[in-house]
Amino acid sequence: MASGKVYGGSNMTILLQEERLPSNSEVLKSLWIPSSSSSFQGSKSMVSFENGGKGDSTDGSFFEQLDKDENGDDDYDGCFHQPGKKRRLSTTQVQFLEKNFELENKLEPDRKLQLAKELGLQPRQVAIWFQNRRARYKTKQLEKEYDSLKASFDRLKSDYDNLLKESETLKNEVNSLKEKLVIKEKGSKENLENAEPENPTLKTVSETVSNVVMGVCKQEDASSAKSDVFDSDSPHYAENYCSMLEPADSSHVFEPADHSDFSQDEDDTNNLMSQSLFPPPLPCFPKLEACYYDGTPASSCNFGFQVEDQSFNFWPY
DNA sequence: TGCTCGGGGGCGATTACGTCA
DNA sequence: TGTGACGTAATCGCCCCCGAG
Repeated sequence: MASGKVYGGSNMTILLQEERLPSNSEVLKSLWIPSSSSSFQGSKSMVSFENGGKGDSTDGSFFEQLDKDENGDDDYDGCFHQPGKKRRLSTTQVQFLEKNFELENKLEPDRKLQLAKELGLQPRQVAIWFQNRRARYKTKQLEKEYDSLKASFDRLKSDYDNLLKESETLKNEVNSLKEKLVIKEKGSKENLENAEPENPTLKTVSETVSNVVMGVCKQEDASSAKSDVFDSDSPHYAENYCSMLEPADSSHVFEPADHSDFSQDEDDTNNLMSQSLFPPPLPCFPKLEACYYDGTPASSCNFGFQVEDQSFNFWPY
């Protein structure tokens, strides 16, 4: 029990006080027993020792005379007139303890005894001072750590906010570019619908377009598909897709007049193929798209084409 | 060799007192 | 002169370590 450790100090306190006290009145005062306690424990007895120690210079501690000088005779006497009052350590004592604490914040038993002797204090008082000092040091360290962490947090939050703003700006930029691209591709698509492929390259492209259209057709209204998309004379169209449509509806598509229109637009169509159906690679855009528009899976528009054919898939949504 | 017990010390929480504005 | 805030000495309870038996 911790208080048991104090009993020894208290008993010794009484003995030491009895040794030094020259008068009956001082003996009575130093033997004061705290009324609030039923036993010799606590700071009251310790204080009595401390007061006695300061007045006694028999052990030759050089702090004793200093303490007496610092506190003054009035204070010194007052301590005996007010037994049980807790006394603060003198500035000199605290400075000495601080220096020792800087050297080593843990107290070896021998060192404790030596410090106690030099300061005219009880070893337990020295131990308690070191204990409290360690607690204060820890608190200070925690405060420093807290301040440091808070500063770090503030810096990171500031960086995060800046990145958020930058991200928003880039998002808007991507949206703007995307809208432009959609408009451009829409125009290209309309041109493609009016074009009639006559060379093998165009026919191949036309087949590809038909395949794309087929995929789209599965999801769209059949009538809109007939009127808007299924105007190609591709053999694959005739063989594979005519059965899906009503025969009468496709007859008007192959009128001679329309054919002439195709020939007229041939150059435009070739141009369209080179510009729109096979656009130059966009190294950044798909990446950004994957980052910011993940609502649509990257493969959602993949109709099973070769990689180069997937350039059609920029505007399916 | 493992176990128990008691002493000693550290630590966190708390109390009590001194000091100061 | 009273009072609240703050610093600090000291206490209490708990835990861990270590040596003796």
